[in-house]
Amino acid sequence: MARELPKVYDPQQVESKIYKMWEDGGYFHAEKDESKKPFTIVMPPPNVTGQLHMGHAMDATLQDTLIRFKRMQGYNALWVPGTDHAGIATQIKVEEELRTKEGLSRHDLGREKFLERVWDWKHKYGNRIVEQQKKLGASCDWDRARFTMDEGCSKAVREVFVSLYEKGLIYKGSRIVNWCPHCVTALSDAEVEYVDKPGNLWHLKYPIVGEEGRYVIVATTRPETMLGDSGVAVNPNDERYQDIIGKKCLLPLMDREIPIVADDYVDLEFGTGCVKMTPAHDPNDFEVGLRHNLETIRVLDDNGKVNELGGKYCGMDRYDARKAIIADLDALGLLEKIEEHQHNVGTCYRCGNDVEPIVSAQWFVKMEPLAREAIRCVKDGETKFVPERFTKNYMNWMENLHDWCISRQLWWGHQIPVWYCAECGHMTCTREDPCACEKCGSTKIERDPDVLDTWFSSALWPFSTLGWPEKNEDLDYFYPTDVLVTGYDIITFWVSRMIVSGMEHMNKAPFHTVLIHGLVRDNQGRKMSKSLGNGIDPLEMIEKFGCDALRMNMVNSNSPGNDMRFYVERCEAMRNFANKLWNASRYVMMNLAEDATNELPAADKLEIADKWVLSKLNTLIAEVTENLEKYELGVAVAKIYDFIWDTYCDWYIELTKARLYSEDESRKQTAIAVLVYVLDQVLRLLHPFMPFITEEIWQSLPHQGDALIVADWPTYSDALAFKADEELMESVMNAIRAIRNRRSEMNVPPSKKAALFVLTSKPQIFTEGEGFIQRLAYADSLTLLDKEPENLDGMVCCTTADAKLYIPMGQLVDVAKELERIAKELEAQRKFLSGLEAKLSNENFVSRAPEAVVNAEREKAKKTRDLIAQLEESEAAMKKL
RNA sequence: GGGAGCAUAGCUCAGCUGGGAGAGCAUCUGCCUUACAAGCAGGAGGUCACAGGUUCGAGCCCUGUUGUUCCCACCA
Repeated sequence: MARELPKVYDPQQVESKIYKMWEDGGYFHAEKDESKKPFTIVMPPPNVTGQLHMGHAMDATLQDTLIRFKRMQGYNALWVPGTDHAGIATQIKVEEELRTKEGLSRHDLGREKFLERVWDWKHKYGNRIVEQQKKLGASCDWDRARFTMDEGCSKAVREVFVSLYEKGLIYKGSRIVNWCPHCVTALSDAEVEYVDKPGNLWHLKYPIVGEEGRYVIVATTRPETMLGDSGVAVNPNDERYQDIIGKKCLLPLMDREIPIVADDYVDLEFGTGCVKMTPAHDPNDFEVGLRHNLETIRVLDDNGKVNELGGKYCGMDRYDARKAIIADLDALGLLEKIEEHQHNVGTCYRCGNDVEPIVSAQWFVKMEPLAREAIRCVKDGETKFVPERFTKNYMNWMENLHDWCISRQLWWGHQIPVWYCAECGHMTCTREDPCACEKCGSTKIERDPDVLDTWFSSALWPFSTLGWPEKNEDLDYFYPTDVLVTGYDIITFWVSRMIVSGMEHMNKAPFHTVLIHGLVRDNQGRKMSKSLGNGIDPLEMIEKFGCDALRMNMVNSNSPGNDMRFYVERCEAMRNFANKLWNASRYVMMNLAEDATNELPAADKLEIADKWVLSKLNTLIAEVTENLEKYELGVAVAKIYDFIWDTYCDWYIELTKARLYSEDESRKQTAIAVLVYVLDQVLRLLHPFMPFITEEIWQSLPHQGDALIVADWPTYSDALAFKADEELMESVMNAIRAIRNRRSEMNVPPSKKAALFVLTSKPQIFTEGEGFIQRLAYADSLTLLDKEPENLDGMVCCTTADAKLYIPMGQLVDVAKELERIAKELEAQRKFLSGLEAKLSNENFVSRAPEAVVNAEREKAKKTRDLIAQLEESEAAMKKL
């Protein structure tokens, strides 16, 4: 009995139903099972209060595709999801809401109350991104969902901090850090983005003490820092300044005498060769200052305003101070000149404001000893990047690491587990909160108010999510994980630090493969961003075209590591593909018997078209599997797409129609059985990419097992490789194409049928294929000839390498035109043949090229010679008319 | 200043270990052929940036050039 499906595929109706079916079936959940090999992916945790964007869609699609593939292959596939507390990002959002709705700052509330608000916010919005990921079809084990600030993860953070502190790898120190005056916190090097901005180079004159009328001229891009100058440096080899080394100059506006020192750091060539030294506000100056005992005078406060050490400029914002200082210097005649100067300005990656280098007491992780193993494990190939070129990126970063500034002057995050003793000054750093100073026993201890960099906890993600530091079976079984999928933009932030932590705390790299993808850009190649308003909402695309279409768009025509532009039209094309598949399935189901199975019929029942499609499918299975193993998802899916649309729909389905509409029940059943079998197999191949539609169709087909999501991945079978039949079928197809081509050129509509006469060296394929040849070549009869027809008048002749096909077209035939066409074709074929022959008569080619290649060329040459012979015969016959 | 990517049809991009250049969209010509007009059949459109080299053979490997994008780097 025929089963009916709607004519157009409606993803809305299918997706939520199917997703629920999977969740209820528990297919996403993985438990330790020694009988299976684990395959684990940990999801890069999105910001807990974030909104789904195209980057997530890309990320999730790739991961889900891999997980589904492996699950079907029989692995115990585990995809661990979770969310990140995203320190600055989240705190800023809550502060903003607090300010706009209640006119309060976080300080008005106080730490405890404010944190309650953030938790409220987290509970309110934390689930949003999870729900959105479900819409992408993500087959995560939601039972294992983690949050970087949940109890377990916090415990991991504490353990890591304390153990690194005990090893001396975490220390507190006063150093120049990147400071964001807007976010009012220190940042790590990785959190600073350098932007090329036009600026000025101000040349300032500092009078030399005791040398009336003589000045040193220093150049600076940040004149306001001069308030904190404590010296001027020149190169020791600079002949111009030998006589003033050791002398002092008078710092204008501040009336402070500062020494002139000699230091190699100064470049003879640049500017005037004199550099003002501001140890509190420049990392280089800080170093020079240490060498020459220069005073460190910090003149900017945490908000970027001049502090009380800045004299009359106290209280002014850094940029206002800059203007005022320039004006004042100018008035004093101490402004030599202003040059325009392009330079790299560090900006905060969160808020975009200029970062201020400021000396400050912060916590650091000593990276050099930790980096060693992380470098080695990538160098030795224990962890591989795909594509490989990102290895260089990683190495470059790892080999030039500065210590990692991990303290943030925020409230939202893991508070640093260090207590200061008011009595003896000792720092207590322990796994359990202490009641007293571990050194002097005083109870007057106070906890460090700062929190840790968000990435400190993300760095532990691959094992903290599996229960570490507790010992447990899951950790042993699922760690190390297998593949990490992420964008190239966070290799430094995240990937490198996970590898470092994995090596340090687990003694094993957290994953063997890092699959890197690019950014999703808009259709003009620009980054999608809120400020540009050019972002495209993945949810909107899902609503419009279906999740499967969006996923296909992400994977198709894209190669690892490269950016892609997002085209709505492409989503539409993928939606069309879904509909194509849907309708092909409809066709199959309409012809399905009630008791149909998805078993292959007996081999002796298979006809040429069946063997052809099965053989093609067999090849497809082998190739797609290999591509997926090599993470070539785009290549894999393109092959499946072509197979479904071209091989299966445009050819195979059409080939079966003659049989399906015939009375021969046995041939009919064979065709249907093959149709079902191939569809079933190809649905499996496509499922990781388009999970919803494939599951929906599969459920309506005869099947074993409960769901496609856990069905077996197809495997290549020698028994289904029909090389010879494939070739025969190609012969027929060539004949059909030739006829279609000729008819089209002559503008004959399909409805106008004509007789077909065939003269061929392979008559068996035309008898075997008679049914479908007539159908596909618009013939109303097919007659095999044993010799050239007597009368060629009004005949069109289509020529292939092994057949000549005659179609009586009467008036439509123009002999002169036919001759011209044949001549043209002959010329092209002869040219092609002479190229082949030249190659084959080249001794070097024959002896050096692989045998298979030479044979293939010989075969081609033979076919071409055959074709030329056929064409010449036709030409001669035509000329007689 | 280092490092990397990209340059292929009008547009956006694939092209796996070198063996007669591909897709989607757009375009042109026919078709409502009982799965699908979100479709079918057919066509047009390419010195694979440029110059060398290796090879029997190069879009693919090597060198250089040009254009372009990105990452890293404390030149005031």
